[in-house]
Formats: sequence, structure tokens, C-alpha cells
Amino acid sequence: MSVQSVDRALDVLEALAAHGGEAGLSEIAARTGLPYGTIHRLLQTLLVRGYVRQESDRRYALGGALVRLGGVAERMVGVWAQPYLAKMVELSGETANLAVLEGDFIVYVAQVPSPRRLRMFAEVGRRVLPHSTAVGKVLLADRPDGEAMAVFERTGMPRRTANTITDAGAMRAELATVRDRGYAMDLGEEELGVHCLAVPVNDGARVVAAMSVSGPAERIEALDRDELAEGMRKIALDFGRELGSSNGW
Amino acid sequence: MSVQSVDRALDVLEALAAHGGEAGLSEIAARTGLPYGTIHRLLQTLLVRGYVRQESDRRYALGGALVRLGGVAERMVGVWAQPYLAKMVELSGETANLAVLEGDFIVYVAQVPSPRRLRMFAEVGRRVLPHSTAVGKVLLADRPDGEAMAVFERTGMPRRTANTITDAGAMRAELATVRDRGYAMDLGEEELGVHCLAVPVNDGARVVAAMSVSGPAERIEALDRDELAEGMRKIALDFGRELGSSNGW
DNA sequence: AACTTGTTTTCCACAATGCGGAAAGAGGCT
DNA sequence: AGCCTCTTTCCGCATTGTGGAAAACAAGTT
Repeated sequence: MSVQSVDRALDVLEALAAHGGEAGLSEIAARTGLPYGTIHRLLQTLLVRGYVRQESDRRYALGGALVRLGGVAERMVGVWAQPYLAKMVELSGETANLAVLEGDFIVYVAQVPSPRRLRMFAEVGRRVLPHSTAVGKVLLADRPDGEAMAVFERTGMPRRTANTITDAGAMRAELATVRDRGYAMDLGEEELGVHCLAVPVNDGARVVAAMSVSGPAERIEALDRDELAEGMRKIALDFGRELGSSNGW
Repeated sequence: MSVQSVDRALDVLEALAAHGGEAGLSEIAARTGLPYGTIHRLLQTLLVRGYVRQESDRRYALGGALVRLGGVAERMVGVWAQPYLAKMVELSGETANLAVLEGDFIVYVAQVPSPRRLRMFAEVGRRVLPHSTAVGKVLLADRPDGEAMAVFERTGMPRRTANTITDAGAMRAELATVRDRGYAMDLGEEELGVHCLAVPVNDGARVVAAMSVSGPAERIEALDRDELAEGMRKIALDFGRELGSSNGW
């Protein structure tokens, strides 16, 4: 049995999110089909708690409290990802990572290290720019072209190694390739001698994270890329499903 | 006014977050003081919607749906501020924050953490009283004296540390200083050992937000305040211009 | 300034909805 | 097995939330 008012409050929040995080009361009414009075009352409750903000023009927007909860939940995601990352390590023999886009930065939120002696160092919590990483390219490939390029515009695509893509045109082409084949590569673009392969994690609605394996160039090159990517995509798909429907029954 | 069940559902989510994103039903009961049956019913509702997830040991954890909502919310406010905050981090080496005045409270809406090992913990979404923070003093210094003092009248300026300004007269003088030099300091007034420097963000019409850097007292004291403030003011000015040109908030 | 239109906000009588104590059920330990 | 702790289900009652309709508001339009 579900609690009606809570269910509806969530409908309101999701309607707000669907409108890009900002909407008027009547737009929410149109989307949810709830009566005005009801929506207004729910919004007041969310307002007091900081889950919704009211702009100067009386429209409503998602509030800061959600950012906080989202942050804690994100950390949890890292814990759930462990078994899936472990499978990727088994598949590739290399260190597996989970990363999300936070603002204009890529943040690594979880890792399972490779059993090999020579392996990637723990990067959890590290923030890097998207243009020089496989996970960054995968995550931005999911966004509309203009939005992705705006990120690169702001961050400036600084050169990290001789292989780093620093040209906007080349990057646009790279993103098209990633969209096309469904995975991204990093061939020593962030650090010389380190190669990565990343696939998107789709929770059913959108790409919310990326998973990657990374290791020494020689070892990564020895693998069959398409086969590895295919295996990783299956794992990422399972993980995305778990994320999307935490309902169970 | 407020919808009881929604309010309580939020209590449950926050209790979960306070326990690090994962807790048993009884732990939630202990923290919220709500009866077991009620919490269980609320959790079921959140579970079906994916806002909460049940682990194999029947404990509850924050769910993936929150990551999505949090992301949208953060993108709204954070995305614009991110690059500017990053510049402040570069300038100072310390964690940079964006905060707004919401009612009588200061709410932190975005942050870029310092690259240092010892740094401020994420405060995004946190609500604090204005009198003990640099951002609060900057935001209220922009208001007419009567209006600012009315806020302090209502909140009561509770003492947070030995350095907190708790006297109305002293606060009035402090605001005058802030107006005069264009930036505000917090010298361990909210938390001992933590110093901050905040500058106003003016969107062309009025001060709509404040940006600050904060870190360990020793490191902040080692910086040249006026020089830092000058650099920060330039960044905040650029950000304000961007805000002013797009639709306001 | 006085309409018009498209909003958002407030009100209130009614009953459906959510409440919560207490009992049953599930695991985990020794 | 037995005991203990924690979770889940149940159900009668009245508190709580509901939603239609009207009032207040903001922003254009003549």
C-alpha cells in the first residue's frame, strides 16, 4: 500500500525535473493531472523543507536539499556497483571504475582494482576534466552536441599528453564515433601509457554514469576491443537496471 | 499548511542520509521518533518509486531516483557557478562555495572542493543562520540596515563558538565594515578553526548570491586578504554578469 | 485607468486516507 | 531448539488531506 500524498509529492518533483528543473504550477498540473489546490499544498510542504525553491516570478524549481540527498545517494551507488565492477575486472583483468559527471568535472565514485601487480592507483573521489578520459567522452556523448561542446568551451580542453584531443572539431568527431559504436576509448590522452575503455550506464531514463576499465597500454591493446566492450555493455546494462528499478516487487 | 505524510517521508529520507545513506527501520525510528508502522508504510511508498532501496539484509538505503533528481537540481544552480568557483579554488587553493539567502537562512547551492588533502566537507544543501557565516554577512550587508537587523531579530544570533558575534550592536558595526571594504570574513564564528572570506555576486540589479572560500584558519591567515578579495570580486563580477544576461532566478 | 487573460493562492465542508498500537513473522545468535 | 531483536502486517478510528470553486494577483491590451 502506498501513501497517496507522498506518491503525489514525488510526481510533482519528477514533473519539475522533466521540465528541466523549473516549471510553473499549471505546467505541473498539466503533466501530473492533479488538481491545482493539491499541487500547491504539496509544493508548500516541499518549499518549507528546501526541496523546491520559488523563483521571483513565482515559478518553482528543484531546491538545494535535493542536491544534498542526491550526493549521499551517489556515494551509495558506489557500494552497489562493486559486484558489477568486479565482473568487469574478471572480464578484462584490469582495474574497473565507476564515474559520474558533476558540473563540468568527471568524478570517480567507485573502483575495483585489478589483481595484477602493475595496476592503476585508486582514483575514487578524484576529479578530472572530461575531454581526456574515456568516461568523460561516454558521458558527454549522451548529451546534445551543443551542451557537450559548452562543457569543453568552459573547461578549455587543456593538453595533458601528446595524445590529448585539444581541438573542438576533433572532439565533435570523436563524440560522434562514441555515439555510433557505443563505447569510448582513451589512448593515453590523460596519462601516457594508460589506456581505458568506457561504456555508458543507462538507468532506463538516461545515462547517469559510466563504467571503465583501465590499465597499461600494452595489455589493453592486447584485448579484443569490440568483444570487451560487448561484455562490459552487458554488465553496465544489468547495473543500470538495478539502479532504475530499485522497486523489486 | 504542510502535508504531514510528505513531511514525514522527507524526515525518513533525511534520517537515512544522516546515517550515511543506509539504515535499518529501527534506526530511522530512533532518529525520527515516528512509530514503526508509519515509517514502514512510508518506506514502501519510496521503495516502489525507487527513492529508497532495500538491501538483502532488509536494511534500507537511498535509491537511484534521488541521484537523478539531485543531478537535475545541481545542474540548475551549480552548472553556471562551477567554472567560476573553480577559478576561486585555483586562486586560493581552498574550497569555494556559492550560497543564497532563502528566507532567513543561508543555503549553500554549489561547491568546488579544494585539491588539498585537508579540506572542507561538502556543504551543498546545508542551511545555516546568516550571523555566523561570511556569506550571510555579505548578503545581509547589501540589505537596508533595518531589514538585515530584522532577520537577526527573528533568528536570535545563537552562539556557535567563542568567536560568534551575538550582540546586535557589534553586528551592525560588522555589516558597516563589510559594506565598506566589499567583502566579509568569518574567523571561526561558525566552527572553530575554520575561516572564510566571502564576496557578493551582483547580477546587475542587486546582490543575489555570495561566493566564498573556506579552509583551515592557518592557511587562510597566510593569504593576503585584500589581494584575495580583489581577485574573488573580479570572478564574482563575471559570474554576476552571466546571471544577469540569462534569465534570473 | 479600466478591462481581459492566464496565472497562483486561499478557503472549507466532507469523507477518504493515513494513523499507530499491538500482534505476528523472520532472521540471527548462543 | 530456544531466545532475542528487528521487520512486517493488520484493522478500527478520527485525523488528515482532498479538490472544486472563488478570490487574489501579475502582466498584457485597448
